[in-house]
Amino acid sequence: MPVELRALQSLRLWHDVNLDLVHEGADLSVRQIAILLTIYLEPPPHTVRGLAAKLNVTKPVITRALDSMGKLDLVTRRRDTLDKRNVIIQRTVAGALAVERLGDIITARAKELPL
Amino acid sequence: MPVELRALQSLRLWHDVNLDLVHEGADLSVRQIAILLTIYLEPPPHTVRGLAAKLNVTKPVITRALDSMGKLDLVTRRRDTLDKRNVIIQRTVAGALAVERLGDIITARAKELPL
DNA sequence: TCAGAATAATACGGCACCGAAACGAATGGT
DNA sequence: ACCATTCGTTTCGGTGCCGTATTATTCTGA
Repeated sequence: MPVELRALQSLRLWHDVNLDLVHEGADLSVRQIAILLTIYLEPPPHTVRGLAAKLNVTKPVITRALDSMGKLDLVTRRRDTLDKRNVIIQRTVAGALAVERLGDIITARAKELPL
Repeated sequence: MPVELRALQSLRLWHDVNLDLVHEGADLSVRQIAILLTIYLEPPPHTVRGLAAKLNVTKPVITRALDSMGKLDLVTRRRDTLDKRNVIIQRTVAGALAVERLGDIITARAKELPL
């Protein structure tokens, strides 16, 4: 099952999924989505500093994104016990479900693509 | 060339492309991207009212998105000559290039996906 | 013709985010 | 024991988007 997406199919897929996201009022910014998926796809541990470097944004951006996503219970923070300056970002059940749901949306839209 | 994206591949693709978008500072919101792609993928003509209905958002959202995207020269507005209440949203060269570029990013990232 | 509907734009108050700078806590080197 | 460094957070001023309500313009139908 090779992944063969041509440009027009790619755009159609991007359009359809974004439309779905807008429809269900999932108002996460592009940055927040990038952060969320990094946390759930890349191997832990994740720190503020590491995420900032990975996304090439400033640390306050990460802190604020974690604040807002934390309110939505999509991620949690914990102090690193070995180096108490560090904060370890952890996954949550609700976050895992949300990510899984996004995967389902994309997969479903990809299936519907015209060949 | 069937499109077969499984959930994990979908998420990886979404993550990678969003990361690219963040990296190059293309700070369009999810709504704006949905609007832009609708304009460039769906058959014209496009009106404020039509886009608002399609995205299920209020009309001021469309007006403001057109304002900001107009500043970036991604779209243009023109009064409908037949019914002067209407505004026709038109594509621009810069907008077409931006959309094309997005398609390339997605396609490239899809190619890199682990099987 | 003219009252009402339809369309897009604007006004308003509120909220969230941004970048830069400053800050407090914790660490590590000497 | 110090002091520079690291790390995450907070503060500051500014910007942009949101939803609701209102406006100006244009069309339509009786």
